[in-house]
Amino acid sequence: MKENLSGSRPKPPQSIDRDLYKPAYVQLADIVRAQVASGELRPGDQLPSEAQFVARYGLSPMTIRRALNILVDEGVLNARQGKGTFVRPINLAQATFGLEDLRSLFGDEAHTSARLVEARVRSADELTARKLGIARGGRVIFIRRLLCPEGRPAVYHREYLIYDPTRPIVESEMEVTALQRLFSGRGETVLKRGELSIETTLLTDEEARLLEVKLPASAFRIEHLFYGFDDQPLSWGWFICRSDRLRFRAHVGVAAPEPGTEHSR
Amino acid sequence: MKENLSGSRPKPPQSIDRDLYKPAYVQLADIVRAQVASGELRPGDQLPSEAQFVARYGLSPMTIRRALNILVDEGVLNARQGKGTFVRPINLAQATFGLEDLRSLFGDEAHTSARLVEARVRSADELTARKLGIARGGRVIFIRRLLCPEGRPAVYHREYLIYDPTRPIVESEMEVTALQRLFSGRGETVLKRGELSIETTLLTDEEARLLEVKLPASAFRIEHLFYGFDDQPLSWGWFICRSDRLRFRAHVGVAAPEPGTEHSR
DNA sequence: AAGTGGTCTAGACCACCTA
DNA sequence: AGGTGGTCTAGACCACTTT
Repeated sequence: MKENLSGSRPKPPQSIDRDLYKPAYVQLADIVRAQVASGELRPGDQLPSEAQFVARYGLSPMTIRRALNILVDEGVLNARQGKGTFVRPINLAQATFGLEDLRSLFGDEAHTSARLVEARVRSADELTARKLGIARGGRVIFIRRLLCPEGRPAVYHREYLIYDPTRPIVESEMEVTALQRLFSGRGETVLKRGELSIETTLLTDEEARLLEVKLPASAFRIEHLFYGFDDQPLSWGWFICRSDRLRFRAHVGVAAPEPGTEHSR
Repeated sequence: MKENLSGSRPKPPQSIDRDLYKPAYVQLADIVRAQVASGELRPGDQLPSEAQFVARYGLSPMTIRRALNILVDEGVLNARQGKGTFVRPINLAQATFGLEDLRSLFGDEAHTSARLVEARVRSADELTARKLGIARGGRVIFIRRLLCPEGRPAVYHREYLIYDPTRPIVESEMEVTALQRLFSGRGETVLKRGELSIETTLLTDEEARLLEVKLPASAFRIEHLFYGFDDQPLSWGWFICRSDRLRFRAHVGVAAPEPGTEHSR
């Protein structure tokens, strides 16, 4: 298997196509990335110097650097001033996991229904008060929702919002669309920043009933704490996610370049 | 509280210090990022055009663009050709979680001991064979380790390695240092790329015993599949991580700029 | 047409490393 | 001293959007 790559060709420099509307720096980054993916360049190998790249591809130094910088940002290369540019070994610590899966779970409003389990004003208990930076017993809006992509429950959301009559915007928070906006990035005007953390949890009786799971069962617990523009907490809560409907994925190293796949940037 | 910021000052342009050895583009990126963090610039706001930045800061267009590009990459800004550059609303989908915590759990060799629970050659069962792309019954090296930062068990690792007598390197895999190398990125020469996924799991009796946890208990299950330079699987396995020793964290939006903190890049 | 961001040039100068 | 990457310039030209 796999005899189409004769190991030691004299190196086909594979030049830049200036007509193609794909920026030269992207083309060059793709070329070098593919060389790493194919194994032509291996961890520890030193790349040609910028000057050599300039000569070989007929591009200006800035364009060369831009291409290589992309790969440095991606973690593929490692540039050290005065020494050279090298191929980085893979590193588990550089793996990053995103929330795309969670987004797709209820990002498309068409296939996801949501049930409001509860929404009322109550007074904050010890923990809630501490998280939101208010006095114990202060009034908060308590919301519980069940998110059901394709009709089957997958995520149970529990949230405490600062109750402030002068800020009527919070009412819109009760709608599920507020969550979808958070994921699609459209027009969030109240929240400046947020902190997220993922843990695992054993489902409680109620959670298992709502999520239609048999006990005992484990699940993700994604806690969130959102701050307003005054840097005061506005919202605290967590998502309980069935592990069989959600998974976090990441790659390390350069994945095989799929034919149809385009690189962004 | 918080009266030191009078809402509508005539804008202190806060210029670039050319003597400071901090690149101009970093300084400018920091300035704009701080404006977003402070709320001076809000989601949806349009930034000055590049030409205006050039005039205001006395930098060349390329330098301006470089600074703004950093913030675009960070997800802080949003540049659209022909329209302008805008402050992006926060977006949950852009949150990314890293493995730094896991790394620190056993990245520093000093405080982490490891116990080899088992290491032997056996024949692959159905699932293992499928994952590793070999025939069922093929020979694999089976390794089980217990990682104990500060003497207390936190992670249980179970791994299946292709057994290939022609490739004696795998023996070194049995040492715990092989794992630490994976995290520190030093000199991994066998593995080209890997795929990771995180799920939750209920601990089995044996896992609970090894990790010294009372049942029932939930935990993270981080599965890994590593490929060699021939793009064939080399190693498959998973980490079982006590949830109370490991947590995944992420931020969205621009976090408050801590005084001592330096931004990389 | 005028304004915006996007790409690219052909250098210059600097900081760092090795010899 | 000579090589390496890192920063920066002062423009040019292009593509897209709006008026």
